[in-house]
Amino acid sequence: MEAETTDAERDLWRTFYVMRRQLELTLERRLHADAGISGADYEILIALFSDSSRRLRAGQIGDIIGWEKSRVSHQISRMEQRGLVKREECGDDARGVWVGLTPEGSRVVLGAARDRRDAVRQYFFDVLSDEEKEVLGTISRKVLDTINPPICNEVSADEVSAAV
Amino acid sequence: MEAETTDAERDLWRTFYVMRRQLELTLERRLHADAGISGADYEILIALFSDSSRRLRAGQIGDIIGWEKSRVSHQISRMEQRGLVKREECGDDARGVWVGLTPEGSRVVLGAARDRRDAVRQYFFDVLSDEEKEVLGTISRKVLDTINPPICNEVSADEVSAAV
DNA sequence: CAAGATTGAAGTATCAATCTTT
DNA sequence: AAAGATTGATACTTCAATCTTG
Repeated sequence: MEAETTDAERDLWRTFYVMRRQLELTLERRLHADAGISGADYEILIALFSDSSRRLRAGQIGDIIGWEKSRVSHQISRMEQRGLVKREECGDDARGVWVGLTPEGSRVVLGAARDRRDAVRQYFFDVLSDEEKEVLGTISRKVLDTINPPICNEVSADEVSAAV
Repeated sequence: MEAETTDAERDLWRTFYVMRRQLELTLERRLHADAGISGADYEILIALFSDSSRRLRAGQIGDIIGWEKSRVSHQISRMEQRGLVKREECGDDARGVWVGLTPEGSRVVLGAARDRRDAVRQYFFDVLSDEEKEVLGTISRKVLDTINPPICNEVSADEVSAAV
């Protein structure tokens, strides 16, 4: 007595899969065209910008956007090369470093955020009815709860909240 | 008179974003744990398996799963090294090559497909009501139509249909 | 030794250049 | 020249090893 996957379900999964993929692709392309940065750059910049002091410890960045520390480090190095962020020594704890926005980084993140907001509105919010938005919220939470049961703790929703 | 993004919308976007990310991560991890392959491997294997002759031209693979030809070529080379697929000369058109499943590739794809089907059922189908499934289908199609207007032709839904 | 972070190597993705056949 | 595909260079991601400070 095993549950069978229906044709309708297969179609739904396929459509949902293609939608996710195309949405991601499109958002990345717009960001690159309008702000000259990648999705990875954007996540870092937004995380820094969302902090009131415009700077974070390297480890915090990883926690916020759900990356491994080595990935954060490599990414920061590349962005530092391009003048978007800068590393600073950490007085409190000499093991750590602060990562902060440069003036150029601040300029770029503002344009990028505007671009992202417009894109999400255009492709997403403007297309959906209120009821659809509500149902999608319910669906997302249900799936997340199923994937992330209390037992195992992966990246939580809050940790990624800065990456709008 | 510009449309404002509400707090509820920001929450929805964030939740939806995290759900997409976690779902993708979880599916990849299961695939790796259960079948020993990556998501990229899986897309290639399923595309080949879905064809009645169990083989495709390199270019067809790219069209089906929406990859650039160079990515397909590199990926095929790595999978050939691991004995999952094999290249064969193409009689019809000496410029092209056939890519086919090896016996090992066939064995692996069967296990992987079972794993993927179970995972999608567990995290997705089993969690959603019929109404929610219906609404999600509508949402996905709406977003896709907005992203992919008749004007520009990117990867179409059909082209990715093999990548279940 | 544990915590915070960087480094180097191996695997993967993307872009442009190339090669062969049509 | 265009089509089908591969190659090489560069960029990004992941993993394990390392280094320094607590």
